Amino acid sequence: MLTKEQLIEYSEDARKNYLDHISIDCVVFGFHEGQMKVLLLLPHDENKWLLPGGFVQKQEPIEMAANRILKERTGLDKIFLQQFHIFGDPDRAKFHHDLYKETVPDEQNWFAKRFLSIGYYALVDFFGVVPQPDQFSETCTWRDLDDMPEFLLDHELIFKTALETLRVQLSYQPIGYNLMPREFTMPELQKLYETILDKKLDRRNFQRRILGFGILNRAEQPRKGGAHKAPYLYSFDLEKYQNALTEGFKGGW
Amino acid sequence: MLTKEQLIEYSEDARKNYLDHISIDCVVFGFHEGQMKVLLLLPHDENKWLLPGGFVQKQEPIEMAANRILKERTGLDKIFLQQFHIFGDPDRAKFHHDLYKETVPDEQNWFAKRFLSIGYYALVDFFGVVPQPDQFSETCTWRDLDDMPEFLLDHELIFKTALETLRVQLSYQPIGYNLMPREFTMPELQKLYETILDKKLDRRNFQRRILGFGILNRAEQPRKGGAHKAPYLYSFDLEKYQNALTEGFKGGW
DNA sequence: AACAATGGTGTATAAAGTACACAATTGTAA
DNA sequence: TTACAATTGTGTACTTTATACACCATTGTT
Repeated sequence: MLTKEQLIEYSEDARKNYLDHISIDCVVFGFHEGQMKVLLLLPHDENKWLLPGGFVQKQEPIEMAANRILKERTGLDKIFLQQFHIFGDPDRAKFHHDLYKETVPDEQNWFAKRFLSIGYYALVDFFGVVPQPDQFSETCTWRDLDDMPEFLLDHELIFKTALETLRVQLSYQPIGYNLMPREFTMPELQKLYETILDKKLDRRNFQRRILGFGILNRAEQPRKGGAHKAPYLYSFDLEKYQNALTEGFKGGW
Repeated sequence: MLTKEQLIEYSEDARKNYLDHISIDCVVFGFHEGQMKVLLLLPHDENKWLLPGGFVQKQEPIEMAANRILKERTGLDKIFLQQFHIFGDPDRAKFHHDLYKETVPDEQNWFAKRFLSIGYYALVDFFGVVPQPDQFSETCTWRDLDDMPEFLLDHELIFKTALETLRVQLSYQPIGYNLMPREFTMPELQKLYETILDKKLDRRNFQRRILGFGILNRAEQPRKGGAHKAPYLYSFDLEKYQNALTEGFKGGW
């Protein structure tokens, strides 16, 4: 919890630098050990969580603001970002409004007002991320998609909307370049799809379909060393991948 | 063009009532005589056009704001509205900023600042609309989709993004209930799809596919009176239609 | 050497999408 | 009244895509 003085100082700065009434919240997806992960923050003295977020500087494009915010939380630059919704319920920030109302008058509390939050989701390389809490938070860490904690504010709604959007996007655009390591096996990629869609896919049909998109290159040598039969390694053909992003696929899983 | 006094008065009111930095712009689609139409405003003393838009009241949910704005321009209530993007380029409002800068100082001009605009698109019954210009506009009128005029600000981008979104939506959701009259013929509905997608569809395959969705009821009696063979009349089965909206279709056209 | 676990590949069937042709109705022009 | 053009209704063959399913190959373990 911030002291009264810290909050007032932050509020003064914010008023100078940021657009009023606008915030950004990001749902950052990563993939590791066959598990979909989401980057979350645990505020000081709280047991409910928040999505990484921030505000838009007065002369900053919103996409750039989202990038800046995520760079602060992850260390990553040039993140794959997708704006997906704006959340504008007047009561959505009730938590922040109530939190300090005894100690700091509303006029001096940047958080004690209505914010519209622009939702972005991001797909990032799990290993590239160095989670970094902000000044309001105790920890910043990955949480498993199938073991999400309770959220503050309306961040559960934002998270769920992002996941739905990602699922829809999966049906008409390729996904994976930002989430998989450079080289990966077909079963590993399939696991990603199964995790996002939360259902089993047929191994053989999955392979045929994915390869049919023509966005993968197969390495000469299979992966060695593991137990069992050595699987082939694949990597994304970036040019064709980008093209498929623009053109879009057809059909759904 | 407003007088200096009018602008200053409007600005004072706006500052009191509306959220800073937030605007809403709407792309209103209608369908009439086989033509897709978009509702546009021509500002006073201008030859370029604007989308109907407005601002969000301090304690108003944004969806309600969009409804209120469209009710003022169309007379319609309970419009089918879909939020599709937020436009946040810092320079997007340069036109409004420059327009009055000689006569009214920026601090007193509500428009002379940065706005983020929330884009909504609407599908409405052409005959239900009574276009009503706002105080800044000379006229409010339908324009043909294939004969769009030049736009002010970034409204061409907003319009084009809306159209793209509508096309994508067409592939996985039913469209038409809000745009067609209660009863219509299959060729009429096909024309709507062809207009939105801007391509010809096969008459027989279209019919099979649409009927396959199971969201249409066929009337007992064909339409009489016209030249040529009397076509059957169809209407949407509202329950199944709503269901399809929630569930979504598969595949693309 | 047999086995369990994993990965690669092919084939048969069902469903969906596409291309295409002919018959029926109605007003109009000869 | 009759031939014709325009429009609508319907069916069928073919192609592509999706789905279900089985067998073999490789590798470490027992």
